[in-house]
Parts: sequence; structure tokens; C-alpha cells
Amino acid sequence: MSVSIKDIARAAGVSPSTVSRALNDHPRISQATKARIRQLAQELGYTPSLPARSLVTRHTATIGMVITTAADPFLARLVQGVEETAEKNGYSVFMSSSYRNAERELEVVRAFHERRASGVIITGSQIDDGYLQLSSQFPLPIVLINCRAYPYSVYVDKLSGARQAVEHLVQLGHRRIAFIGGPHGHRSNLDRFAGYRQILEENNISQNDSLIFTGEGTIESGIQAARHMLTIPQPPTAFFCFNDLTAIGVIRALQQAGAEVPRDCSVVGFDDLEMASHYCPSITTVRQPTHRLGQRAISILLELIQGNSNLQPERLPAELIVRESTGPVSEAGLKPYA
Amino acid sequence: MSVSIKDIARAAGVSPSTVSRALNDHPRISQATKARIRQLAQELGYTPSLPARSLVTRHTATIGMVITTAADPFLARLVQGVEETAEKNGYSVFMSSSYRNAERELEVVRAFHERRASGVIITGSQIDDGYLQLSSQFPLPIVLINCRAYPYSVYVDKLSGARQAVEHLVQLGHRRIAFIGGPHGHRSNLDRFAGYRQILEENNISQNDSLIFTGEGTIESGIQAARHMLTIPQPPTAFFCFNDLTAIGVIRALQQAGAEVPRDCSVVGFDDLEMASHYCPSITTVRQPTHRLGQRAISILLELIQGNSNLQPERLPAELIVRESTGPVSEAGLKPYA
DNA sequence: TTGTAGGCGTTATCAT
DNA sequence: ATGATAACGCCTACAA
Repeated sequence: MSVSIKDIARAAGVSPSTVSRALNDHPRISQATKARIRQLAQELGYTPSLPARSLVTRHTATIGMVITTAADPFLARLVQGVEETAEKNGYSVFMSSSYRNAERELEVVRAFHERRASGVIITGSQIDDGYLQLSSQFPLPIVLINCRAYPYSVYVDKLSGARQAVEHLVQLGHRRIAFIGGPHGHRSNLDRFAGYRQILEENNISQNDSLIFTGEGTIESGIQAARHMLTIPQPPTAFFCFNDLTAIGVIRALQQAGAEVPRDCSVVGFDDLEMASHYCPSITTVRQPTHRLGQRAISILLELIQGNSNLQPERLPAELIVRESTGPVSEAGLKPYA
Repeated sequence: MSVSIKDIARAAGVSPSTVSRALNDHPRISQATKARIRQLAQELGYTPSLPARSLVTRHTATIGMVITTAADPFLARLVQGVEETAEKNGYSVFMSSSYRNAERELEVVRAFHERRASGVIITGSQIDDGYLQLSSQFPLPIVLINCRAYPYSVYVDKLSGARQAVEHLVQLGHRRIAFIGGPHGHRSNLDRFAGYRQILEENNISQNDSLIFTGEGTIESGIQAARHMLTIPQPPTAFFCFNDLTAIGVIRALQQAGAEVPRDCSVVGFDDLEMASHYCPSITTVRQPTHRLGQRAISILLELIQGNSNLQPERLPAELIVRESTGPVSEAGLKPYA
């Protein structure tokens, strides 16, 4: 189908190797033929076959990226960070989605390996350090994002982020602070919870299990969480949410129940999506350095590709962004069954 | 590096071709050796090399998808629609982002072609029917989404969507309806504008240029649009926005200026993002059948790959979703310089 | 400076 | 049922 190096050779009356040399500007070739062949290649619409080339060079210049879902707002600057550095080093980045499904995640990694990608970056992994066992099955460099159990990874210090968030609430006078968690058992969720507990403890606030809710990190689950909290005898005066989507759901449900944020109740999110600064009220949240996260991930991957395996998980700081959704604890607070 | 078919052959004491047959369960091979070889392949952690295989089969089982940005909410169900059908037919889908930049878009298409992808689906193309001229440069099947100038494409009937939206506003009594457009000159923007004009005309409402604003389809540009509209002598009583992000920006700015939606002003979006139903107020918007859009795009691409080039642009209907952000025109309306 | 030959990992077509 | 051989498109010694 596609025009090959042989077609050009035939058209130019030279051997295929000469064409190859012309196209890769090999030193040992005359300027004249080089120009002539390049011209011809252009005219014939020649595009080199990377599969064929990679067979001999053992290099596909391809980075695979496993994402959770195409529309995850968390990805915007992350992917950009990865692409910038990748491109600078001659790699192309291709994404495929796992839908947070372990089986599919493995399938995608396998797909990348079958295509002999140079390496893979995975976000939202369901496998985690399971890749250590699978390393014989997938003998290609893998870097995980936000999975600190795996040695080749970058992660954001969510513990510290959570601590800053809850500390902020405590300083505003809140003592009944709800924790609206994400998918159960996940590291990132555990870190947030740990930070939450630490700050409560450091401030001599006894933990109240009825203020703990396990959600899914969606708007919908935030709505459910808030509605539930409105049914308990002593509703919280503040919510610390797994992420901004959850926070949006919580705010939405509180407003529907007639409460005002932050007057009657404070809400903190996590991620700092674009929406967070534009929502009404704008949302106090914990920002992850997503662009840098991508940059570091690809940098580590490139190191790995070059054979440097003497690496450790890398930690990046999180930062609390205070906006309108948090305020001093109110006298009134939420009324149950509001 | 990676274990090859030859390694297995050596270990099993058979020829490479036997291994190949065993792995592809060719009819003419004994069950015994097939089982033995598969076992061995498993143990050695063998993964076939698609680049090598594709060289001879001339088939990479790979679909490339050019997206604008990883975090575009429009993509969520679109990509899913593509992936489902692709997977059913044995293809893997990989995405790469163009950032709405023509140069980068071409670069990505080239990257897919170099890797000999079976075909490419492009969303948010900046090239459009320019691919007709480039078909010699990229001799691979291409399907565009929402670009009806190109023969191999699926698009949503935005004209009808816009008509429904503006008609809805007119029926609520609005006559000063602002049009907050998107990137200038784009087809999808022109369609929306055409629908807007048609309905005004059909209802004998004279078009007022001061109610036309060209934005960028972002929250930020929605904010600017609304702020601008608040400075004109006779502010609009309703906004028809390029998309939901713009609508969110408009609502946000109106609220900040002390206006209430929909009491003082109605706002309609476009896209029906998940956020639209959860925003406060929930947003009246035009829904695009994104999942179906993806399904049709990949179906057309598969036809194209199989050699059927007798195809036409396919049109899908848009649907108005009425929610809280629109209501009857008010006596008061917006006050300029509010 | 250019051509020839071998090989990358795989499949397909012959034989055997 | 299995093995040898050629070929896919490209690169790279080595030879000329």
C-alpha cells in the first residue's frame, strides 16, 4: 500500500540503502543524490514505517500513558507535563483508558508492550506494586503516578495536603468535621484520612465515626454524603472532601437543603480543578502540582529507559488554596433533617 | 531484550514456525506440542511483537484518535463509544492531543501514520476538508467528528440544537437574547449563530449587534461576556452560550453582579456536561449524543478500512434539555452597570 | 560515494 | 505435523 524505500529506490535508479542513507542524512552520501532522493520521497508522499524501523533499531520512540478516563480534569496539565518533556526527547505519547478497572489496565499495558512502547506511565493504577511481580510479564519500564508503594513513581504528599486542609478548618473553629472519603482502601484515600485523624488528634478533638462517609469521588456521591450527614443528630459544621467533584456535590446538596456555604457550613475539596475557582461559592481546595507531576514522571521514565534503575519514589508537595467555601464556624450550623 | 519466538523454539526443541502455529492455533499442529509450547511461552513471559507481525500481516489493529485536550469533558462518552465498537472488532484505540493547533494536529496524524495505524479519528480538527488535499501524504483512512465539509465524518446537527435553544427562550418571552459565540469562524460556531438568527427572524425580532459577543468557549470568556453585557445600555434578558463552560462563566459573573438566574436573566448552554445538571442553578443546555457520535465515527472508519469509500457525512440530532437556568422574562431584568 | 547482504521478529508458502 | 525458506520495510556493516 504505502510507498516504501524500495519504491523510491526504483524511481531514483539507486539502491534502497542509498535511499535510507539520504533520508537519515548519513555522512557518506553525496549532497546531490541526497537532495534528489529527498525531493522524490516528498513527491511520492513517503512516510517511513516505524514498525519496520523499530525492528532493527529496537526503538519505537513511543511512550504509553494509561489514564483512567479521557475526561478526567486532573489530566489536563498532567498530560501536558508529560508531553512537553517527552517531545523534547523525541518521544510521542499515546493514551489509553483503564476506567479504573484492573483487568482493563493490564490489557492496556499489554497492548503497549505488544507494540513495544519504550515505556509506560500509569495514573490511577489499580495494580500498584503488583507490577513488581508482573515485571517478567511486562519487561518494559513502568512509572506510576500517585502510587508510592511502587519504587518507580512520583506522588503528591496528600497526607500533608489533608493536614493543611483540616488544620485550616480547625483554626476557623470547626470541631465537627466530616470526612467524605473516596474509593475505599486506596492509598490516596488512606493518606487523606490519616491527615484528617492526625489533625483531630493534635487538637484533642475526638474522632466521631458517624462523621465518616465513604464515597466514590463523584458529584453524585458528594450529594449522597451531604444528604446523609443532614440526617444525623449532630450534623458536621464542615466537610473535608476526597476531591472537588465530591465537594461540588456536597455544596449542591447543602444548598438544596436550604443551607448556605460557608455561612452555615464549610466545605474543602481536593485537586483544584479549574471549576473550583469558578464555582459559586469558589472552593477552598488542595492543589496538586499536576504539571510538575507529569514532568517528573516522564523524567523518571526516561531515566529508566536509559537503564538507570537506582531510583526511589519521589514526593511532591501539595498546597492549600483558601477560597470562599470555608469560613468561621457558625452559631447556627446545619439543622438535622433540614 | 524481549523473549522472541526463536527463544521459545530453541527451548522447546522445535522450529520457529511451529511455535508460530502453536501460538496462533493454526489447524495443522498436534494438540500435544501446541499445549507444550503455549505453556513454555507463558513461562518465558512471551509477548508477541506487533511491529514484527504487522510487517507481514500489514495490519496493526490500531486506531489513532486525535483529541483536543485530555481533560475535555466532551470526550468522556465519545471515547467510550469509539472504544467499545473498536474493541469488539479487535482494535485498540490510542489518543494523542492536538491542543487545537493545526500544526500539532498534522504532527499527530503523521505520528499515527508512521506507526501504521489502521485509521484515525479526529475531533476538533483545525484542518477540516484540508485532509482531502493531504490524502496522498496520509494514505490512511481518516474520519472527522463534527466537521461536515469532509466526506468521511459524523456531526451533530447544531443548527437544529441552536434553533431549539433560542426558540425555547423566545417562548419564555425573551426578545433581547445575547449570543455568546465560540472561536470565530468555526463551523460549529457558525451553525449556532445561524440557528440564533433564524429564530429571531422567524419571530420578527430584529438582530442587535451589541448583543453578539465572540468568546473562546471557556469559563473565563463567559465571565468576560457577561461583564461586557452588563455595561451596555439595554442588557439582554437571556444568554445563548456557545457551550456549558461559557454558560457557567456567564452565570457566575451575573451572580457576582448581584443578579439572580433565572429570575433576572436566563442562560442556555451547549454540550450537557455532567456539571450542567449539578451546577446551581442547573443549566438548560443542548445535548449532543456523544456516545453515539463515537460509535458512528468508528463504524464509518471500519467501513473505510474495509475499502468501502462510498460514504457521506452523517448527521446526528441534538436535543434541548430544559433545566433551572431558564425562565420567563422578568419585569426588572438586568440593570446596566449592576 | 554507492551497492550487496544479512538480520530484526513474525507469518506464509512451500516441502517433507 | 513439522521444518526450511522467503518476505514484510528498514538499517548497517562490509565490500566495491
